[in-house]
Order: sequence, then C-alpha cells, then structure tokens
Amino acid sequence: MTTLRSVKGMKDYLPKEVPAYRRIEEAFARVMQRSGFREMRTPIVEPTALFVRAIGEVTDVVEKEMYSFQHHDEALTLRPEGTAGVVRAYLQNNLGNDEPVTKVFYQGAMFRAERTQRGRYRQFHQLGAEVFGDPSPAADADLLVTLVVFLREIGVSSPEVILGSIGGKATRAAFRESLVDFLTPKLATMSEESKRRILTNPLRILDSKHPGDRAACEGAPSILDVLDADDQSHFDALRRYLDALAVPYRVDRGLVRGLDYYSRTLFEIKGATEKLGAGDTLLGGGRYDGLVEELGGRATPAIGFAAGLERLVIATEENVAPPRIDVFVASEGAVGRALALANELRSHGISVECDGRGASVKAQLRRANAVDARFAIVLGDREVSDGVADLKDLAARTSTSVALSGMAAAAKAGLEGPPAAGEQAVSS
RNA sequence: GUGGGUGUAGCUCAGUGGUAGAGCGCUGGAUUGUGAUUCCGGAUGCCGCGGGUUCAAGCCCCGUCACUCACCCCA
Repeated sequence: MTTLRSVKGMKDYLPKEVPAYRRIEEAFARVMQRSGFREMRTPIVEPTALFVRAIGEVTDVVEKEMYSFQHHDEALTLRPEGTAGVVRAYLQNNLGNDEPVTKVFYQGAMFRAERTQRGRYRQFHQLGAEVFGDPSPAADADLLVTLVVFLREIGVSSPEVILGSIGGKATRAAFRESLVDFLTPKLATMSEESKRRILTNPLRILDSKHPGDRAACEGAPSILDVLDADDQSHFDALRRYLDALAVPYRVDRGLVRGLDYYSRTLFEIKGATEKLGAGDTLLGGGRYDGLVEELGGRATPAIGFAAGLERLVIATEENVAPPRIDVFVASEGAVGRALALANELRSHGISVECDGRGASVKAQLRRANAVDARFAIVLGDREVSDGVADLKDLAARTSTSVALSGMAAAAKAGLEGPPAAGEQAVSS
C-alpha cells in the first residue's frame, strides 16, 4: 500500500521542533513592537497579477517558482513573498491616510516551487516588516539596528550585515548598459544562464557563484560608483548612522537582489554558514520607493525586509530550552482521584501530565522522566485513604510527604524555589 | 531545470553473491507500589519500490521514487 506523503518541499513541524519556531516568532513580535511596528496579516492567496506587477515579469520567482492556479475566472497564486500583499493591503485599506508613517510586521507561510535544499523549502515561513512613508536614511538605519537586535536576542552567532545600494531607476538603467558593455567581451567563459541573463537581467550576474561568471565579474564596474548625488548622500548618511549606532556592516559593491522593486538601500544579513551551507542568507531587504506608486497608490517611499524562519531556527537550534512539565501524576488504581488532583493543580497554573493508562508505577515514572517533569506524585488507593502523598523531586531524587489538600501550595513552592542540586539550569 | 551522494529496526549506522546485524531507544523482569545506574529477558525489518542477471541478490545491472548536497535562484 502506498502511504500518502507530504508534498515535496513541504514539511511537518513536529512537537519537538515547534518550540524553536515559537521562540523566534515571539522574540520577533516583541522586538518589532518595541520598535513601533504593529502586526498585520494578509491572505496567503492573492491575484497572480499582484506578484507579476510587484516582483517583475522577468524574475525567476515569477517566471518559474510560483504556485499559480485558475479558480473559475480568477488567476490566483500562493504568495511567494510578503511585501506585495502588504503593499496591496496598505493601498486597499488607505492606511496611508491615517498617519504619515505606517510601520507593520508580519509572519506567515510563503510558497516557491524551487528545488529543495537545506534551509530552503517550497512552503516556508517568513518574518518581515515594512515601513511606509519615511524616505530618510534614518528609517533604514533604525530598521537595520532593530534587526540586529532581534538576531542577537535569538542568539544568531556572528550576524554579518552586508550593505549596498542600487540607486534609483535612472541610475540603474545607465549602470545596466555599462555593465553589459563590460561583460559582453567575456561572454565565452560565462555560464549558460548568464549568457541568457545578460539580455534579460544583467545585474544578477554580479552575484553568480559560477567560477566563470566570477572571473568575468572581476573588475566589473560597481553601481556604487555611479550613484547620483541624492542616492549617494542617502547611502553616506545611512553609513554614518550605522557607525554611530555601532552596527557592524560590510559594503558589498556587487550586491543585487532578485526582485525588481528595490531602489537605493539594499541589505542582507548572513550567519551560521557552517550550519546552513549555501542558503546562509538569514534575511534580506531594502528600500522600494517606487513600488507603492507602481501598484496604483500615490508615490510613497518604503523600506522592508524578510527573514527565513526555517533558517533562523537552523542557525539557533542549540538555544532552545526543551519544554518541561511541572508535575507528573502517576496513578495506581485511583485514576479518578488522580485526574481530580491533576486538574486541581492545573487550576493553580501548574502544568500537569496525568497517567491513567494503568501501567506499572515503574513505567509511569519512567515516562515522568521522559517528559522531563520537575515533580512526580504517585497517587494510589493508599494515598487516597491516608490523604497524604509523596511529592518527588525527580532531579534531586528527594521526596517529601505532603497532605493532598496542601499539594498545590507545596508544588508551587517547590517550582518557585531554587533548582534542586544536580539539575541543569535552563536559561531563558 | 542541471549535476553529485544516500536509501537496511523508531533513531544512528555495520553488512565480502550463500541463514539480516550492532549501539541507542522501546518493552518485561530482578524490586508482587517508586524514575537516572546495574543485571537478565523480549518485540520491532516486503533491506525504498519495480524489473533483470544468477542455482542463489541487502550486495551486480536497468528503471523509478524519496531524501540530501551543490548549481540556478532565494529567506
């Protein structure tokens, strides 16, 4: 019999791994709110046209990675990224009329039909944020410093901020021509993809990993050298702010991005390369001053970013404290009383696992260890008739006799007390 | 989409064409009601799937699927 399997590239998030995801999601919400962002949620399904217009027709995402389908007379797509939907919602709900600056963050599933790899899935999750209405380099710097704080808070080892600029539309068009002029003589040694890309999207060649492409890009012109005066002063100011904030960064003269909507500031943060291999970009983003207007709104400067949740989890796995149960109630005969005791403790905010399987006390206590319970209580007919049971500290291997009526108070006191000797201290 | 690697017990993996294994985990007992340790016992396998070669295939050949790494691209 052929058992049903999950769709390729779409994984199950099992109970033992979910805490690692939750920890990061919660830290993200906390840090973003602290910086004045508010959460918003948008649909997973959007009109296909939204992504084509926002991301760009000749990008790889739109050309071959979207999950698109026809539903009756609508052309729909599972969102491959978050910015387009947020911009659409910003316009549709006239959020720009409520306030001059709108700062939002979001988290959710995204879909791209790519070949899978470590840290790269077809259904994956992004944490992202957008700032609308603030054209200043201060907005860029404030977003970046917030992100660095976030990454530090979740324990990313040595995040590497990479900074670039691709100027405005006119600058980019001019640069594109000079880059094509530079690369065309070297076409012979370049990859097949790049030979095609020189016509469609030549900037992308700059971050190719193909050895021939890299050699060809040696000494290529950098867009940083042809920025116009406004782009240049924006970039310079951003760097001054980052320096003042003590945010370390590296300028990459060849940094480009796959989506068409970016302008001026571009950034990426890498980290934990040893764990992530080729997919070590934890987070990427930049300014997209033209997109809101492109999608039919009034001209509104904006900047945003998106981080890959799965990658953040891989990068910080070792920081997750395993979930614990406070009290494990083992039963011997008196299952009904065990349930009652368990629920009484729960009503005091104590997490309780109650074992009513009828297994041996030994097997039940083994399970108490397996769920990493702090305390265990064996409740049998004897305890019920005596009105007294042992509260066992599993780590310390000690045991105190406690009246059932005072069990909740005793357990609470034990949980709030210092960890027993020999117990591994769990950092938050 | 292109190119490599790997598929054997729940997990990590040995296995020279000739009777499928180890460690860990799970489970029962030693202790008739007390968990980490120790000792003794037990269960778990269409060896990914389908063909082929052979007296004989986990092992060789072909195909296929899955996983994985890199490229492409990206978070």
